[in-house]
Amino acid sequence: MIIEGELEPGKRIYEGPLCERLGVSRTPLREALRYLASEGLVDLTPQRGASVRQFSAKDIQDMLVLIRTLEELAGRLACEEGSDEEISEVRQLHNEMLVYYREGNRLDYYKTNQRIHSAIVALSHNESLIQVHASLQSKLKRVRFIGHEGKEKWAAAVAEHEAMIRALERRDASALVAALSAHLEHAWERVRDVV
Amino acid sequence: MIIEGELEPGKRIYEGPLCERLGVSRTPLREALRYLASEGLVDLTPQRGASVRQFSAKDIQDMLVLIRTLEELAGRLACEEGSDEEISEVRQLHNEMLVYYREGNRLDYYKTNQRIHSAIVALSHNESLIQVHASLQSKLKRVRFIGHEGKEKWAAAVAEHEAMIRALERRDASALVAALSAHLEHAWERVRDVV
DNA sequence: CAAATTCAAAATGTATACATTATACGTTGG
DNA sequence: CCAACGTATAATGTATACATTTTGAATTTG
Repeated sequence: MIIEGELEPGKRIYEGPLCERLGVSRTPLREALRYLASEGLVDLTPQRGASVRQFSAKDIQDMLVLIRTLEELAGRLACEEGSDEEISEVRQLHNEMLVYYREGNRLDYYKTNQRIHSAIVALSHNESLIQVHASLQSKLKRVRFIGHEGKEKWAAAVAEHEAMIRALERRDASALVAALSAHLEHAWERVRDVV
Repeated sequence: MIIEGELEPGKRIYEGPLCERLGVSRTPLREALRYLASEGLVDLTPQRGASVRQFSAKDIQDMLVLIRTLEELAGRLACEEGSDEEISEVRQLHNEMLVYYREGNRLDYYKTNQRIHSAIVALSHNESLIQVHASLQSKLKRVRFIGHEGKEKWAAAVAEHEAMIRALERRDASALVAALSAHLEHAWERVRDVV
């Protein structure tokens, strides 16, 4: 609900109404809120309860800087650790994404895009890295989903992805890192205006 | 209690006894457990409750690889973003640590050591980076605390720290990154045997 | 004798009740 | 008329009670 914008950033999360909405009692809801607080999606203030975490432009930029570094590391590891089979699965996701691109299906394109990045990170076989990346990605989901790209930027993003996949298939770590790095550099330009 | 080893890795965490021990009811304890689960310190299995997360040697190594990359990023940012005052505070912590080293006070040495690394990361002024680093560091606390170094390795670690601080004071990013990187490379050698 | 089964004890998952604290509105005093 | 206060309402924080599931051991069965 936070990611999809149903709960607005900065707004308080009242337990009572949300319990009714979800059909559960306060106990499991509160446990979930504590979990989300640790994930960084909600703020907890003593005696005032939970509110939807609000990210400033600097927060977003900082997260993108961090996720870029994480994906660079993941890219290097992926070239070493990823199996041929795993790499071909990434290629398959990429082909799937191209279909959505040609159809102009932005939602499924976006979802597949995220899955590709997660899949590349998964190739690192570094569980901590995978977890931290997933946590960051979920926080960025909302803003990146809102950030709508123009036609030419979209085409550029697809080209960057193509370069990524090819570098991965050649297991060319420096090319992959460069492609990932450029891609996430541009990600900031794409969301800069909406935050 | 997890970090200090009072709760053994892999062992289940029974709510009842722990509630008595802490003097609280199950509700707030369970909320805390959900929080710790998100932090990665405990595992939650449906219908079986919580258990202390157990890290394999590969888990530890992967975390050290990740924390090394994070500190490298932090080091670069620290040289750009850190104020002179903040840097001098790090120097002060370093001097404090040297006293503990000369006294042979391992516990306080170790604590100050951690504070220095956190302080350098804080100089990045990147809140996400600070949080992720802190979370990882807390998971590694237990193993790194157990990892007891020999006299010569200890001396080497102190020398590495000295290099770090000097590079930071010169705002020499590449020197700082190299020093941090070497330091964390050796960290694995120091804990390798105990995991 | 081993394996499967049954049943009681105890654990987790959820709901509800109560205490405490914050909040908002109406009232009173300057 | 505005500000400050007090009270009522509603929120959060915690404890407890109840339902369901797991667990372990004794018993039964092949």
